[in-house]
Amino acid sequence: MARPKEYERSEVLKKATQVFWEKGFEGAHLQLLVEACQINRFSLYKEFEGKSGLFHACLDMYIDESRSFYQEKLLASPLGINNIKNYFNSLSDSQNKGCFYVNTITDQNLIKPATFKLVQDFSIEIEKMFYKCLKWQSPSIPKQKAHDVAKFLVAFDQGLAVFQSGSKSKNCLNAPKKIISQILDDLI
Amino acid sequence: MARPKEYERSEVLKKATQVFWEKGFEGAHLQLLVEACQINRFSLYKEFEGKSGLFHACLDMYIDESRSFYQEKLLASPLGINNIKNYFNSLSDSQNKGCFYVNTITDQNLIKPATFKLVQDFSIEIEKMFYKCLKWQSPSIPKQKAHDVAKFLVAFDQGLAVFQSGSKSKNCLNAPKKIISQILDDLI
DNA sequence: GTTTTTTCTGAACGATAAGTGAATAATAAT
DNA sequence: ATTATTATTCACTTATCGTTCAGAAAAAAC
Repeated sequence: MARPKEYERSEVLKKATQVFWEKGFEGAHLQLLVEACQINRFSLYKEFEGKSGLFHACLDMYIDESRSFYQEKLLASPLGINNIKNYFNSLSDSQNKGCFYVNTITDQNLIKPATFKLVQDFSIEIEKMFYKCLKWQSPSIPKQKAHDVAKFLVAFDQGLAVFQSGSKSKNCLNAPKKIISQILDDLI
Repeated sequence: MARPKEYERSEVLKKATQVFWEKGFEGAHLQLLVEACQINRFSLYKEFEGKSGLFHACLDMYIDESRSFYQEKLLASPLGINNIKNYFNSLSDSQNKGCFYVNTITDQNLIKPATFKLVQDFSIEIEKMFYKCLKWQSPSIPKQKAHDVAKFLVAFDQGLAVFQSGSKSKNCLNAPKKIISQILDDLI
């Protein structure tokens, strides 16, 4: 009964995410977004309720996809430290662009609190996955110790994203990946 | 012979840095900067040649101060791993605001290449300080290994800044600090 | 083909962005 | 006190920001 949409929501989100990822929240001007998404301003507003809403939707989708990746690596059977090693080894540094969810942490003062909460909660999810692997590997490990190591790994994981993004060289992740692998062997 | 300035350059830089630190390059609107610095727009332009110039000057000063801190901790005599432990232990998480130079990495697409180069070069400086400590501690360590560990530590260091900034809790650095200390004991 | 419903188009909105210029004010040298 | 020099004031420009609206266009229902 009505005119069909000429855009696909998930496609728009994908393309908008690239812009936000590259430019940050403030740097992603509406003009850029409209051009990149091949959607007109008005439709963008109807669909996402403005720039903040679009950003929130992009981050939400990105985190969903990212969560799947973390789960695939870290929650694979059997659990254990090997999963953690596999996760870090699977990180690619072909493009030095970092990670959208990590970048968003530095944008926290520019976005809606509810949007920032997405990344805070996601960080905690990742921490719990690390914890599971550690606790499975050595059930006798004190809980406190496992929590501390899990937090350490989250910090390191976020560091990799920034380090990659700031590095001049391709393959910049090789060195830290090698070291964390060795550390994990010795840690427990 | 001329009217004296009513502002002090270093004071303006200090205050502007706070705004850039909090809001990022695009988020730090000129109006905010003018108000925070208690300097008028025109003088700001004469002194710093616009927003980009001001940002560059802020980052330059921040890195200078930051370098002093790193040097004080990491290049203290005698060198060695204890210096690295001391450095990480000296990090405070009283305010969850991260690190200006690390934040700037995620702003790389918004700023002048020459400005971004400041942070890239600084990262390498820090890496070299870590390397010195490692090589001093165990001269027999293969160079490649020491370089890899140094890169690992830089990534972790940058990760701490982001992790702190994204964390909900005060004292969020305690856990990763404890673990890195233990790791450094076992590493070499 | 007419009606109904929704999307798309293009221009416009007010607000504010970064950057500038002409007049004024304040100091030091003479 | 006069002059030369530089800083400050503040309104202004030009451009662009995010946002919105009225009208044209496109499909489905009848």
